[in-house]
Amino acid sequence: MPSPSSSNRTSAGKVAVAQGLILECLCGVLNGGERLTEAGVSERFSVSRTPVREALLELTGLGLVELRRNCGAVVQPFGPDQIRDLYAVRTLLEVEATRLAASRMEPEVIDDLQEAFNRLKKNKLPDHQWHLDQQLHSAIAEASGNPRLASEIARQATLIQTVREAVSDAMQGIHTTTLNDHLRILDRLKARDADGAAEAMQKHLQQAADSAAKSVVQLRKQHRSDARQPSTRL
Amino acid sequence: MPSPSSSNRTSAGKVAVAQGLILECLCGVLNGGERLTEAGVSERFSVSRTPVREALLELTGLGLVELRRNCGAVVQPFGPDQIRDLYAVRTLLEVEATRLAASRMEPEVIDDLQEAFNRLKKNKLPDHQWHLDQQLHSAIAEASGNPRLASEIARQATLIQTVREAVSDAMQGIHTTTLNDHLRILDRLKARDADGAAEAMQKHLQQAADSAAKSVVQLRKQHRSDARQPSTRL
DNA sequence: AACCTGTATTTTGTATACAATAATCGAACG
DNA sequence: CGTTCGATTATTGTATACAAAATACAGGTT
Repeated sequence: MPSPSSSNRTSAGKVAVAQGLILECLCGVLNGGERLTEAGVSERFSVSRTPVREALLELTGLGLVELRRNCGAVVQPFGPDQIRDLYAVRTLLEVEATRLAASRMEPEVIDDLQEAFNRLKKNKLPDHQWHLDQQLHSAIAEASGNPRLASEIARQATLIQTVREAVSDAMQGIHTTTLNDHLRILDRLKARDADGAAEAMQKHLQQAADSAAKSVVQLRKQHRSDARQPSTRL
Repeated sequence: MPSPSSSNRTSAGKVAVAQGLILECLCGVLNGGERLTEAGVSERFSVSRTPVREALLELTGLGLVELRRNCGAVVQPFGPDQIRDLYAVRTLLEVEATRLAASRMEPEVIDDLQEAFNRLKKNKLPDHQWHLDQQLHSAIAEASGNPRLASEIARQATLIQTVREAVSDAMQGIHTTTLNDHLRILDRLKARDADGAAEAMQKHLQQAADSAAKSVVQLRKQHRSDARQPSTRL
């Protein structure tokens, strides 16, 4: 059964460079407008230029750097404001997907998710929570009936997930609130209430955006204090 | 004056491979589900594997292929239906951008565009038409105040532009209609009428989607007939 | 003194060689 | 005869070497 779908090995190479650079953008190590040379990145991460190039291409796709032919790559700013912008786009896409999914989503899928969330409500496992969150959003995107819309949502989610992993420590407080959000979305979907589901999704993502933006602020503060005390080691 | 912004040299290398593959996807030479090996593409385009890899990464970012670690790249279907899906996403993004731009766009920018379109109305130059079209959409995206939204719109536009270049012959009929669309959008923007501008943009893109989808159908038909008569040469 | 031009250096783009990983096929065993 | 384990093969991932392009600088000319 060849379905490895999401095999996020953080071993080394292209993906490590990409995640590292994303992290540096988030922490403020790389400020907007700065220019990256392939050789420089290559040396800092102790890999050859080939994976660096591919990582840079990936970051270009994610909108974190802009590379010009034969000129190099300039990093785009990526702080709390940009997180909000990112969530604004994500909200736009996911709200529409939710609206479309309301009339197309299979009842069984809804039931399965509801059951999973209810089961989670009893024995709280914050790790599975995040996984289920992704499953829900992914299922809604698929049920939109527009594969490209789903694909674009997945793209945004990829970036957001990387961000989330980076600030996982700081994002503990929001879990309980999002659980209720998810249940409400599922409830409205089950009722085939497109507007209600869309509104629920909208509010859910608005909260998520706030939380993520604050987390990034905290992450940057934390990183700056780490920089002053090199004893903590990076 | 170092501002080459859009230098679409079709010389050779990465960009040529990418455009070639996009064209093959459009024409139906590469059907969805098919698998591409780097070596195969490399040989067909007479380049090494390095630019092929980068082209494949770019196509991944555009959602035309999906590549799995150590497995190869499977091409996603890209026919008229997918064009419609693509335009649905684009519409979503641009309508929102238009709504946001209605209250933020600089009056001077609007006036300049209006003047340009009116000047175009007299002496019709279908080539400049397309350029102005892009300028308008780009200006609206910028005026949205959300750089990431603008960036995502630009991403969609990139793909659409490539498509448009491929089917440039078949897309002659729509120019006159879009001109009026653009003038109406600008009119509503000047009046700070967010809903009106958004609606105008929506209708405009709906027509564009229809036109593009039909063009792709025509392109595929044309390509099939070319294949039957190899005398025409590819 | 300002500007243009030619050269030198830096940086990206491409090609090739090698290593690692996954798919495939075959043989041995239950 | 079916299944599972292992070797082979093909394909991707990485490293290095080379070529092309662009920028920066210096020198000369107007």
